[in-house]
Amino acid sequence: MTKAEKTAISPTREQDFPEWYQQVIRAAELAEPSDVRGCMVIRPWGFGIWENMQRQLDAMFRATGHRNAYFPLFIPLSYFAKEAEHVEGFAKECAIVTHSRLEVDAEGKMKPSSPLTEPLVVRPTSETIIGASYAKWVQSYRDLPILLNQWCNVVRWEMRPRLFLRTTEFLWQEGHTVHETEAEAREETQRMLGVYETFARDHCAIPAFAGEKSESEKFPGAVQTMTIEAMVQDRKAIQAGTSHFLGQNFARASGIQFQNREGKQEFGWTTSWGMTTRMVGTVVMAHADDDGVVLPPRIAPTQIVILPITPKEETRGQVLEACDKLAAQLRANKYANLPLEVEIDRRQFGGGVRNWEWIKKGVPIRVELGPRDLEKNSVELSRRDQPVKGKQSTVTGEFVSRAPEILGSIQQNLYQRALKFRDANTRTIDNKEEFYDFFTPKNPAKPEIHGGFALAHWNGSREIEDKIKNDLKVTIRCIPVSDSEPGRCIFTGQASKKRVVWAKAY
RNA sequence: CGGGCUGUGGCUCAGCUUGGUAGAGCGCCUCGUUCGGGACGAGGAGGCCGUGGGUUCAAAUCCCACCAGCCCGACCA
Repeated sequence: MTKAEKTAISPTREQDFPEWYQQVIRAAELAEPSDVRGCMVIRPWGFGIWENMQRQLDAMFRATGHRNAYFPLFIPLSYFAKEAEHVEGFAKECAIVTHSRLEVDAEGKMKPSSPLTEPLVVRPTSETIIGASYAKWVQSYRDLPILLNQWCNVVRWEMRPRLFLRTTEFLWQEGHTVHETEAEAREETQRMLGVYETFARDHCAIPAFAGEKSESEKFPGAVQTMTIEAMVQDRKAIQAGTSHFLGQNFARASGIQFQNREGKQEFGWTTSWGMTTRMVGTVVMAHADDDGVVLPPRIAPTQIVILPITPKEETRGQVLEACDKLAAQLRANKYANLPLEVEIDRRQFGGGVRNWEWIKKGVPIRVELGPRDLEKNSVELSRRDQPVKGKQSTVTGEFVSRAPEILGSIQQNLYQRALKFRDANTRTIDNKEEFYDFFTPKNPAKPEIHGGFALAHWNGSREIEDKIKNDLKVTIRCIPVSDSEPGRCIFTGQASKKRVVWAKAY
């Protein structure tokens, strides 16, 4: 660049949010579109974030009694077809394997051959194939509960892919459990919802509304779907994790039956719950600014980057040595019970190019260490949650001992900022006109960032949901778990048990 | 999957109307001066113009088909 730009990312969030999002992902080298339609390449920095999420969530699953296992990628069509509502929900987005060989034809082109007797569906989710195993494993109430999770990829043939938010293939975890009683299964559903809410809040610094999906938004085949809904910076909602109470629907379809304490045959009560790589996109949209990604320290692949400043050849050795020493001291420290993730960037670039790369990547703390600092025994410290030009001279020893505390403060600050943003854009609405006004952009041709979450009463009917979706593209994101007083539906005047969360959504 | 727009070095795009053998800026490489907030100079590499067919002496440019991407709908974690 010949001229310094005002912001590292253009357009800005205000100018064009969807385009800004794409540019941030690219500038930070999180991921890029691949040659395969709808599929993305997750680059090391993006995958590092996912690996941290994975490791931390996995520990939470273990702590709640779950173990990991792995089930096949391919699901026989007949398995998949066992649960009618389930099939209907996924039918339109399945990839199906129909052949087992490639042959070269007369023109030299590759063609599939050897048709399979039974086509295989590439898993869009694994209820049915896991159910088949569970049916074999469960005979007595003594075999229950089964509490398993798998980390894997799934395929849903989506029509409009967006990096991380909606891709044809994505990575996730899916937990699948079987219980002896309805109460236990319902309890499990709530427990895992709680895990997701905690994870989003404490690890990703994202406040979320936890609640129940309406009938029209729930998982195909579920009795009840619970969700956590986060707000991102264009004030839209995004589903960041789900937990389903499946009743006996899938147990009946898969034949998961056991002899209960009374000696009678009974179907198991199952749950399933998942969180996906979409969370990486959610973190970007929730925290990133016009200079790039801003990462919560707990999920940052690198928490502190050390930038050696080596203007003169004669001091370079000394500076690098000091950087190594600093890195070693920092790594001996812990934040959130894990050693600090520290990296030294030794590349010799002119100007601030190197610095800006790390700003765009969102590393929480940048530390410059040069000859002048060496003399003063200090470092220049920059926090990504503060304006990018800010720099603070700190005595090295003090920085080393305070680093975990600073990371904690950044983590907290990001959460508080996100919470404040969400609360500022969440409105309690008690009449239809205000509701319509809230969700109508001033410039329909190129809608500005508008709306947010509306907490409003609703009569519980599908008709109203459909009408609002049709009129405003607004849907019920969830029926919150938290209490609220009864009232009157703002669209019909009919009785309403509690306020529900309305928003435009990803 | 329906409607609209777009495919030209890594990125953003000009050239296409009026066919004549490919350009700019940024990025990249080399050398030098620089380096504590997106540096400067000089030199250099890199494109069968999305794919396939057609028209023509000649196609990035005209015609047809297909593929991909973006936006708007429907669908979704």
